[in-house]
Amino acid sequence: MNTKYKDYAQPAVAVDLAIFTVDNNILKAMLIQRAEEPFRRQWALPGGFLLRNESLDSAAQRILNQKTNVKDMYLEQLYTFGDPQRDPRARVITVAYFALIPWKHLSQPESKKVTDLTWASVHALPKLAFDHKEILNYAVKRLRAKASYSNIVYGLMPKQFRLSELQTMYEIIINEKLDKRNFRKQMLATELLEETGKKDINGAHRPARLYRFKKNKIVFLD
Amino acid sequence: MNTKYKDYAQPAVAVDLAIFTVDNNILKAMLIQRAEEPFRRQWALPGGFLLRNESLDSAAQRILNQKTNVKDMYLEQLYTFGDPQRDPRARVITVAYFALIPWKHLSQPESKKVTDLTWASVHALPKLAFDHKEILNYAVKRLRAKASYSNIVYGLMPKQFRLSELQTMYEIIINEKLDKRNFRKQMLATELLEETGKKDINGAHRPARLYRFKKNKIVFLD
DNA sequence: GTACTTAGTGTTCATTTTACACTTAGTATA
DNA sequence: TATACTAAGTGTAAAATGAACACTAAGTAC
Repeated sequence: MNTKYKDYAQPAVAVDLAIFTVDNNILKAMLIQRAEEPFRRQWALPGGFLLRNESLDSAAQRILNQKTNVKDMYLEQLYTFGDPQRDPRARVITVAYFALIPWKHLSQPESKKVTDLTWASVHALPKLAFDHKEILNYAVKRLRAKASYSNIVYGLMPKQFRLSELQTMYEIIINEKLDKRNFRKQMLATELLEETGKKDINGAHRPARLYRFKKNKIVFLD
Repeated sequence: MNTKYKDYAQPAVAVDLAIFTVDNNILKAMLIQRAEEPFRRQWALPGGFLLRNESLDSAAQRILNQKTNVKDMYLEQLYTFGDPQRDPRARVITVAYFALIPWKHLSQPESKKVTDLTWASVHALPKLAFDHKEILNYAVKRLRAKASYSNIVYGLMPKQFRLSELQTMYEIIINEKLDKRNFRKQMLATELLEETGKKDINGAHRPARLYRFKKNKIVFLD
């Protein structure tokens, strides 16, 4: 190592999260209003700096726990953004993660108290701080892609659900209408679901069987 | 930012590369023998530290240029590894990339001079420094996956090639035999190839048409 | 009890994928 | 120069998959 040390970047390392949920049939991402400069009062992805003796995954999990009270959500590393100019203060590289949370699992009262946290439709995002719009768009792309070759949407579903709710979830993510009969055939053929035995008696119509995922784990379909 | 600054990690940021080629029908990765501690004289992935004012992509490209004389090779970010214990010296997080190089494009004379560089079969790897075996295995996995839903193998092919050579390349990457007629039908149906008009007259048999990729760019198949 | 709503179910047709074997065009050599 | 050898190049039928499509079932509301 005979390169001059001064040539090495001494970046801070941040972890930023694209946390998704589906509320009211709209795919939304969690945004935090910044309290400090730079980008004071602008919306940004939840994030923070990596701590000593903390792995990247742990940092992502820690930030997630700070903002939600949900356990066992889907979380995966997305991409690392390291443009030298991405933070006006100093050199910061950020390891982006994306997470999925079922809307029902979020404690609504808590998120109502805070005004610096919002869930914004990914189709109508405000101006975002840093390169966070790029990160978020990349996360949406990844989510869409994975929805089409895995069961990743389990991360957005409540513990039990009607098949029609699952279909709607898929339609929201991949952004196209699906055929009811084909969808049911295909989903049941994956063997990833099981009936809970319970029925959802809600509304003036035939009750629906409730299903759950056998395993809360991503599975790739062939 | 009222967290104590001492709590923040001040990691060095490295960029490590899994550089693949196929030589003698074997998928190989470039390894460098370390000259210094830690892991002195052990094999490791080529890599280096991120410089000031250098993006992650640029750093990867720079390291690639140091080790090869090839331009325009396929390069993509793979994953970021940040276990606090992954480097015994200090906290180092590494952004891993993977690259593809056609064997023919490598300048053989140069790589013969150096003894601290080798191309090792990914099926018979020596002990590797740090967590580089994990990184390399992850890269192989990614390459396999992408080969099945994109034209990524273009990055391993010479400028022009016989269809049978392309088929062999696919077989090496995805590690299974393919049907000649079906393979040809499917490849030509993608419209990603074009005939060069030339023929490969080599060997005691019918000459083969030579093809090339219309674009040196990854394309995802449906 | 009639209207309304969503749940739940099969079949046909089109498309895609798979399996499979012989002819072609050159070189080597007897 | 005829024969053997090698890899190149080609089509079809069967099977599996995917896409399109409409009615009955089981509850609630009025």
